[in-house]
Amino acid sequence: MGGRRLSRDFFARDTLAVARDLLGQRLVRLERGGRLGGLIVETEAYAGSEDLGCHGRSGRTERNRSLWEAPGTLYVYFNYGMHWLANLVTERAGYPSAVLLRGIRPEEGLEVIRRRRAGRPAGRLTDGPAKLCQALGVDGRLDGSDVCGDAAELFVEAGPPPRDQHICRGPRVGLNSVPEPWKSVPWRFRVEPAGLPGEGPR
DNA sequence: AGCACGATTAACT
DNA sequence: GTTAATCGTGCTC
Repeated sequence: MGGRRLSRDFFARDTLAVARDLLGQRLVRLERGGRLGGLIVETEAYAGSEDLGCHGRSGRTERNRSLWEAPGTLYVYFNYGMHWLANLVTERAGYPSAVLLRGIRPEEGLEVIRRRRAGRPAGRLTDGPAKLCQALGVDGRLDGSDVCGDAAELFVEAGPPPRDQHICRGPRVGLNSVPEPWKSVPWRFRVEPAGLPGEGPR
């Protein structure tokens, strides 16, 4: 089991291209040898210190240091006092850019995922950046880890690429106090349910 | 040492 | 559509 892992070269590209191309790829979390995960269906690009929506805007701090690491580094941070959010670092070391993982369609480890998201309906298991972290057991312990390394506990495998026709773009979410144009640039990417093989529309 | 804020979610009306 | 929950971080005093 397990397909081809995405290499560091995949992440060492323009952040918007990585955000777009991550759609349809398979996010995998290894836990005690077991696999949890699913196909990536929503992402957002955060591109460098000039992007005033990006955590890299005000320089390097203890919290965001992973954002400056090599492409393929995992940047996980805590938000709103209760949620973990996971990003994949892009471009090059020393340049603060990453793609926020905002949604997956669960495929593996459904029993664990359902348990961690107990009480939520089937379509609401991993349809948000904090929800997917909770479902996959991702928290600050994984911050700074390398998704391209042999020992990675979280990584990305090649999955079925969606057609352009099934991809929507729009403004990033939750940047209420960010100035224009950064607040409105269409750097959020999402696949329509019909755009991936399997279950079909939901 | 104190404080305002946030790349969210779930439960409301 | 609105709002409370909740707390680490980073900035100000």
